[in-house]
Amino acid sequence: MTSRARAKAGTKGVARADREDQIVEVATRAFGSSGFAATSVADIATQAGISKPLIYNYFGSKEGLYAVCVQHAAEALTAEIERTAASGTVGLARAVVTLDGMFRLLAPRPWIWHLVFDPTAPRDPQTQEALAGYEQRILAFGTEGVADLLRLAGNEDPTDTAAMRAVWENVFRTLVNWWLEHPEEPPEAMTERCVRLFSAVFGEIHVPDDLLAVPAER
Amino acid sequence: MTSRARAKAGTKGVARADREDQIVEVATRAFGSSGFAATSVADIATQAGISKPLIYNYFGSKEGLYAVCVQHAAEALTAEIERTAASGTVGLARAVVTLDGMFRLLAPRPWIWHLVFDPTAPRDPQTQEALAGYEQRILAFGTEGVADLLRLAGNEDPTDTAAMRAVWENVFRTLVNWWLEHPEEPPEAMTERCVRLFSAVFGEIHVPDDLLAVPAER
DNA sequence: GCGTGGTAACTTACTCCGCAGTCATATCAA
DNA sequence: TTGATATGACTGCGGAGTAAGTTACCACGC
Repeated sequence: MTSRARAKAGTKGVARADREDQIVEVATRAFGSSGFAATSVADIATQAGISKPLIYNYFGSKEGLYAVCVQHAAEALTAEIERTAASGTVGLARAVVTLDGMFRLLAPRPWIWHLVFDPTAPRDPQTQEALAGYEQRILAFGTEGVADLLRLAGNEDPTDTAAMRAVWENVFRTLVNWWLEHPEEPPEAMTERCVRLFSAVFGEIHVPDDLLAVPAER
Repeated sequence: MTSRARAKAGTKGVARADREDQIVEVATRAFGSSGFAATSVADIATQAGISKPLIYNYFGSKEGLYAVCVQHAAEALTAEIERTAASGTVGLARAVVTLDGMFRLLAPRPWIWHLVFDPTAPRDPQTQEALAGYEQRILAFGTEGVADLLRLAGNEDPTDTAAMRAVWENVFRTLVNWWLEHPEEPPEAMTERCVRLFSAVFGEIHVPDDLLAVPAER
């Protein structure tokens, strides 16, 4: 399977790196589905078929484990945003392309989304650091478009721009959340829905088909 | 002060009804500021200057107390929505009037907002029931406008409408949340900001001044 | 006026439980 | 023997909930 061909000699069971991967996978699912606060380390151990102390051996604390999970998840999301950003589209078309990428990325493991936005997550520096890259990236991503929109309307107020950015970010999140709550909807259908909704508000938009079907890496 | 003039004879301290009001007020603030999960009954008791068992005598459980708090908060919000709904405006003007009413209502006690939308709230039927009225009301309030907007764009798809409604609801919530995170902003200024933001997206809108200055009851 | 019983208001000092975190120990490959 | 993987059985703590008692006030009979 994924075993790292005897990474370290002298072992009984599974090599540490493999075990860590397995624990992170199980924990990510648990944290993402139930939230940090409502998930116990014992639960995760049971679901992974191992014992609690092993988790503490490898990750130090519940927060440490969570930080690693968030790190992985945030990296996946950030990579996806970078990827679609490279397509060179701007404005609403870019938003649609980004959403489309998100839907495809999240389809096989939807829980990582709620992991990153868990309101019960600890506020220790470890976790914050793991999130920093993603936050910064998604922030920059939205800011330009919003500023353009307001400038077009003759509004250059920086506070207005900040508020509008918050609104836009939550529109993005709401569309993803709505989709996650409707598991029967395939990613492509949701992307088309987003195009229709944006069109209703902002007028007809066009997104080149070839930007949407790009298979997500990994 | 507010004492109910010896409601029941043969008592020592504060009359039950008064004490209940006091506890609910303290608890609402605590739950709203820190969230349900992070607030302990002992904390509330200490802040209210009483002992824990008294709370259990009067409210039965932590959930019971929370349900009463939510009930009160949801009633206040619902009443405010009903009030502005009665102004007879439609579309974006109505949205602005409703937001304006919210800002004024929340200014003196901003914590009740997060109480109603607490993600760590228990999911027992008691609490759900307390929220039902508000949910239904705010739902109905948004649906019409959203459906109108989509119909204008030639879109009658009911699922599109549902998704758009979710988006709109979150725009509303985001504007309130953004304002709550900027306590220096007076309600009137935030209302004007909302008008500017809506105008930038949907074109110029006009809201009659006399609908905004209406003092909130109570 | 003055016991005396009834009852509401209120508290101290617990129990119980779940969960984060730890220690001592077992097993096995090199 | 060493060192890595792994665990059973613990401790400690914080918070929900409770049992049992105490205090003050009132209504009543005398």
